[in-house]
Amino acid sequence: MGITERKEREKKELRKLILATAARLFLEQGYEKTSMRNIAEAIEYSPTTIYLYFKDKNELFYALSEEGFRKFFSYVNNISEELAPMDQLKELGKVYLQFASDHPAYYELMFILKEPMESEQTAESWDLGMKSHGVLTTIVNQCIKEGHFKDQSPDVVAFMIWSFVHGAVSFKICDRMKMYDNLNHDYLINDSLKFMNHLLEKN
Amino acid sequence: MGITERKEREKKELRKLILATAARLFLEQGYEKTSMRNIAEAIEYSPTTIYLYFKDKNELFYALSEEGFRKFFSYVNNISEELAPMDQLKELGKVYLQFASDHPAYYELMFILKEPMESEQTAESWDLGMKSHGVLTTIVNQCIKEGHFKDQSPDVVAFMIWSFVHGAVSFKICDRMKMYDNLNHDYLINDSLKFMNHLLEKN
DNA sequence: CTTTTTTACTTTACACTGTTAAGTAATATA
DNA sequence: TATATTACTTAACAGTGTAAAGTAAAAAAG
Repeated sequence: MGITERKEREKKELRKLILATAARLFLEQGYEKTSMRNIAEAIEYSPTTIYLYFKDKNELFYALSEEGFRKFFSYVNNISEELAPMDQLKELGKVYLQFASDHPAYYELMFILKEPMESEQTAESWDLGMKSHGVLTTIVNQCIKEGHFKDQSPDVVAFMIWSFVHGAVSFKICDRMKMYDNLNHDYLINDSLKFMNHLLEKN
Repeated sequence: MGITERKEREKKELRKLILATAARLFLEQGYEKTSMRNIAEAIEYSPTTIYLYFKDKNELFYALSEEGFRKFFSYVNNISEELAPMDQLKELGKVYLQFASDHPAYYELMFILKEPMESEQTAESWDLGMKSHGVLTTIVNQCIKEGHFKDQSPDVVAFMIWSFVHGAVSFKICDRMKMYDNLNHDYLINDSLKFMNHLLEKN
């Protein structure tokens, strides 16, 4: 039965088209300012068609967030385990900034936007988020085993590092770096990561 | 002319009432989910009356953000200059977390929400923001003069510290700390600040 | 005092939003 | 050929921010 298969393929493609278009519009104008009608117009379908593929606007958000977490995990998860723990940690910081720089819209959906978060995340997002964070805590634990971060709880160390990179990235994404008008923002972020690495290395 | 004075007083009071009610509702339900009609209903005036006092919803946002920056500066600006620079820095971190904990809604308006930021901030907000940040850079510079943070640019050091506290606070406000389910979130934040202080002290 | 103007507010209205329910045309099944 | 399903659209509802027009009371002007 090739016809039903083709139809299913077409349905999947429309779903993907909706998702891709939503992602693009969310990136360009933000979540709140993108309306279902905007998305519908862009894909040349009626607004309510989207509701045949996604329960509501929130579910679009969650689907995209999940896609983001998948991408994120693929960034975080291919750090070579052959590196020394501290080098892995450095690499993780670099990769985190890289992800945020490559996919600011996804980053915003995943870690900043608060609006549609009233209901809980999808199971898969949660799982991927936990696994990504697991990579950080594993590396931190290895660093501790090697004598770093003496007398510190791994959770505290991990949270501190994560807070820093998240804060730096958030400032940029939320457009709150105008204070550093004359400075190149990307250099500032990279140099602050270097400084952080420098602090961590000596401990 | 006592009557015109009373009227002016009453106008100012209504303005304040609008602002206070908006602040309360933004805190309770968030900026986007609070409608002008909600605010109007709460103060028992017609929705359009608000527009006689504020140009639009954005201006309400900016007025509140400005109020936030005033509060914020009062937190940041009464750090004793008699303390050693590194102790001032510690105090600043503490005070930053305290502000975010005392006024999460203001914090969100000031540093996280992106939505109504298309037009520029008010001059006063900007000025207070710069002055607050000036406090940080001044302290960092003093630390450097005392031999800390060798070979580091004060901007980079300041940005790194600010990124960290902002990141920690953002996670909490944006409700992204579910990963640390079993841990007390406030302790985690405080301990991570202690760890940061520990790292900075040794440098 | 009476008439005009100003003040402070309300009512109405418009174009938008997310979303549900009902309708429709093409296709697949009986 | 008749019925049922699929995939979509149209119409509609209650909500949004906000501009324009209307109104009743107070103030100013004559």
